[in-house]
Amino acid sequence: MKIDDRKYMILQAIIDDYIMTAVPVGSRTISRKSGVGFSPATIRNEMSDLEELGYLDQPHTSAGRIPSAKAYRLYVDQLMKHTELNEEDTRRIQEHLNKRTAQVEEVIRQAAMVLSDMTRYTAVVSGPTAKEITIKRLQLVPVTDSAALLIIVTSTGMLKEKLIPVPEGADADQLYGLSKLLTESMAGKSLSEAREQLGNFGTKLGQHRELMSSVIDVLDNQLDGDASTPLMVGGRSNLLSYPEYSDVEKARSFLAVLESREKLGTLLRGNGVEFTVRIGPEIDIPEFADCSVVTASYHIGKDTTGTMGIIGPTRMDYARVMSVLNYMGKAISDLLSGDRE
Amino acid sequence: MKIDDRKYMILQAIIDDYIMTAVPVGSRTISRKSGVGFSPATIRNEMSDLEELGYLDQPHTSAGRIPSAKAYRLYVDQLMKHTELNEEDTRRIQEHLNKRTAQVEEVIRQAAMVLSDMTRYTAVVSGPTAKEITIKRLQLVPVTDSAALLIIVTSTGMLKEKLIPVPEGADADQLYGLSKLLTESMAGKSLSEAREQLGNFGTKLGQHRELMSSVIDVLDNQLDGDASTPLMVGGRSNLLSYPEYSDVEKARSFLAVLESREKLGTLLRGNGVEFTVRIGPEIDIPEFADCSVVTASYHIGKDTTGTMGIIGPTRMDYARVMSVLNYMGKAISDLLSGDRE
DNA sequence: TGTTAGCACTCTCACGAGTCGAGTGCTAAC
DNA sequence: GTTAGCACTCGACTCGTGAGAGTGCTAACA
Repeated sequence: MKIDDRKYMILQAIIDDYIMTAVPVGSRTISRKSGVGFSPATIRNEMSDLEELGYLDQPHTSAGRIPSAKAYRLYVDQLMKHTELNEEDTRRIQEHLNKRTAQVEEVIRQAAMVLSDMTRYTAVVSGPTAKEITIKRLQLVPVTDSAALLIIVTSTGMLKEKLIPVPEGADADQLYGLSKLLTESMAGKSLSEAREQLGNFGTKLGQHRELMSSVIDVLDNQLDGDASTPLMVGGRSNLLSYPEYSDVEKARSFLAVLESREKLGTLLRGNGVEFTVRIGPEIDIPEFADCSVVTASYHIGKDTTGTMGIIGPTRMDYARVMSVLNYMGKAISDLLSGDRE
Repeated sequence: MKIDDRKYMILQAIIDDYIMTAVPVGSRTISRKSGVGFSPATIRNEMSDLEELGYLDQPHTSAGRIPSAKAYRLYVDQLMKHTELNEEDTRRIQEHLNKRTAQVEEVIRQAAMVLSDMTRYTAVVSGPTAKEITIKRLQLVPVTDSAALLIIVTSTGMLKEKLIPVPEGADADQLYGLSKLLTESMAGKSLSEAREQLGNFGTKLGQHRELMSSVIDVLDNQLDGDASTPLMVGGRSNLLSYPEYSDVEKARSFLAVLESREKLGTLLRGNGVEFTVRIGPEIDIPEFADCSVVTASYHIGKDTTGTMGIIGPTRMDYARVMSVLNYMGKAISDLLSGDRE
């Protein structure tokens, strides 16, 4: 069976209506719509075809039809009209991001909040991670007699810091000297190169061996970037407004997934692609079987990227979500790049 | 009307039962309990009295009774048996906290997760804040040509750091020199004293005026400690398992409150008291009218404290919650103090 | 005087029957 | 190819009924 223009048109009308109402769409509803010049009976025939083709489902005989995951896929790929974000919304984003907080965590949190507020879905934003980080500077700042803060400044301007033990009695100037030494030998190296070099370096330094092993620990930890990347979620409660989640048990298990950093991580893993739309079963988390996830990336410099995701019901307003994400991606990129360059 | 021992006993039995089942308790149920030697009829008379005294409510004529907020208050203050945490649970806490992460944020997050897991309620944990912070050291670490990280090391070993702009071309050694200068003149001062002094100091330094005003900005920001304290929530989804939240709208507005840092802050504000129990209407957040909040403090050194809170239904298992919080308070105090001394 | 058995009463909850309405599929006519 | 007509289906809602749990009251008992 061929799928002709009229079928596309009807399918689009059904999806548009269902996105708005969440109520199965009947033939009369479509027929009444302006621009459709056919009677309910004709629509019914087409709908029957579309069902056979797998684009529509019927909850029960005497209800209307609802779009299948396959239909949403088609919708996102072909039918949907991409729009630009209107001026009011862009202003709103700028307003919320313009507080020069400079701290990545804070920006990420703000972004998650604004995204969820504007879409009325749930938003997840991850902090930036670099593919190829090289070290620019290592510095030790004394904190107590026996502990110092190790700060790693990277080529991308990103920072990692961690408290590590140092030999008692080391004073600020000594630590500064050591920092200079470390910086000189480490500058320009990637984290893993640095880690290796530090192994040799440490044995030479003798007395500082303990210190070095602490530094290595930190590097190891940072190499496993996932665990240390900030991850902010906004609008957890939003989804509960939709009839899809009128069942508390469903809502509960949905929220439980949001509490797992690990699962959120897989959700955001964007394969480096700029935009990703995953619909219902395409996400391999059973609790999200009737959710869709749209992700987008933002960039700082050449090779530092972060990901933002919007989680909503499969019948989400894809066009709006994508335009919001698109604009937000640029906004965050600008904001964070500006601070670091 | 006097409230005698038997009334206390019956009230306790009713509360204990209701905490377990969330179902209105009838006279027969109490009568059947071992240790109660009275017929349902006698119990009924006592229950009728307790209702008149305001300790029991009746959802409708032919249902059992449920404890009122007043009853829970009495329960917490007098009736409840305080218990020690059993060995298995203490081991579990130690296990989860023992990963020497050293980073406050991570410890706080872990604590929130363990607390919520162990109680099956929702947990909120705030980072430590000091009443009387004095500055021990200020240090600038170059990050890019025109930005540096300002690190404030305080008397309590706590750290605040923030990225600030610096004049272009300032190299690492210059910044280190400046750091030494700043540290010398600021050491031992409180944040607000430092802020004031910096005003004068800055005008003298001429060329560094801009830099100084950035430093002042940071201090101002840190003085308003609330905004910068980390705040972690665990087990958001837990409460949805309870019949109290079988209504989605209720669940939604509950979760919405959890998304507001501000409201969470007021929830935790413990007035410096070691333990706080607030029951239903005693919390002045309408969405929490049938919740209770139990908070406890942990301590680092003499004057640095943080707060942990458990949010559950009013019929929560207060005895368990308090014993878990009690132990966790000690555990966190030990963990964080150990790292910093 | 305190305790208990007995009993009528109340109210919720679960169940089933009946009705309504939205929507379908099919057929026949245009 | 399109449409009107019609019988049919199925969920949502309403109403009535009966069971069950629990109460309050009264009268009897120790």
